[in-house]
Amino acid sequence: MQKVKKILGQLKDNGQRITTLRRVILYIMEKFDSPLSAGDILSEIAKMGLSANKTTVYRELEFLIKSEIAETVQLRGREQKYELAGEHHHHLVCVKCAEIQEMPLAGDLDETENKIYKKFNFKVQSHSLEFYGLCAHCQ
Amino acid sequence: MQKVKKILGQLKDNGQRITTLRRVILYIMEKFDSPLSAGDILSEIAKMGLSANKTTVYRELEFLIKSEIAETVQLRGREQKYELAGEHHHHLVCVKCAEIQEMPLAGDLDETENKIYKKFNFKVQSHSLEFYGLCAHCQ
DNA sequence: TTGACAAACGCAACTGAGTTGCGTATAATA
DNA sequence: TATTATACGCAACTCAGTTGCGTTTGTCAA
Repeated sequence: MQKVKKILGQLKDNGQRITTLRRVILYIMEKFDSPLSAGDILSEIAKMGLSANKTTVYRELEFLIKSEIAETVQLRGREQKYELAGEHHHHLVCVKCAEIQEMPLAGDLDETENKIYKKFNFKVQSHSLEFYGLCAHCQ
Repeated sequence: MQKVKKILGQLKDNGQRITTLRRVILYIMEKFDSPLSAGDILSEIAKMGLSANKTTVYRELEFLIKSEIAETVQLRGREQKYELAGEHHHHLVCVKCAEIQEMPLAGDLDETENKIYKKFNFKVQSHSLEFYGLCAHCQ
């Protein structure tokens, strides 16, 4: 809850509203600490005995991204996933049980991005790196 | 057309049918040499004065993937993209004009994958690495 | 060359994630 | 506690991709 508290403080300072749903979604995102889809969030809300409309959840996620509190994660499959913003990291996605682990770093991509600029004259702004395979349990 | 010819030979050897649409889709994929969506392929077919049903295109793409002739590419956005299988590479995606360039390598990810196995006991099978930014024209 | 048959195809209807418009409810402030 | 911008719910929609089913066609053997 440390992260959520800080975020709520920030929101208050910026004159943004703290609604029940906003609080709950942030709580869920911190609790799981893993990329969640809008559907995942909706079912977590339901599990908590609360209710919310999917439109509202999508709009809340949009708000959190615009406020740079959350980020989108593009994994295989049709669903967009979302996680709280923080240290840049990558994901280890188990192809069997679908569990997702975070991984802090993957070699020196900054250097690679420099090379890309020199060689292709392409100015990298961001990248997406995900690893797919078998987690410890599923091997 | 060299690649397509080879693929058609392989298909014939495996006792697979060579239909008009199969030929045309392979031709389009080789011509563009860049990840295309099912929609892209459908409009290219239309531009050629031919017609095809989207179901058939999706089923053909499924067939090509199962036969390891094509591969899916997961980029930002809702559409799945497809390209002919070949040397492993990554993509440089321009966020302004949406142009996609191929890039052969990005440092030594094999080494990173070894590290991941040692540190996380996660057995990497594949990865996805895409760079987003501004291409030479759009800077 | 033709007939048989599995593979490929088209159509229509569906699914499911995400979006839009609009009227209502509510958190923050005065 | 009255005001008002922001958040919310509902219903209807969009759009990529899928399913079921009946028809067509490429291939091969006769």
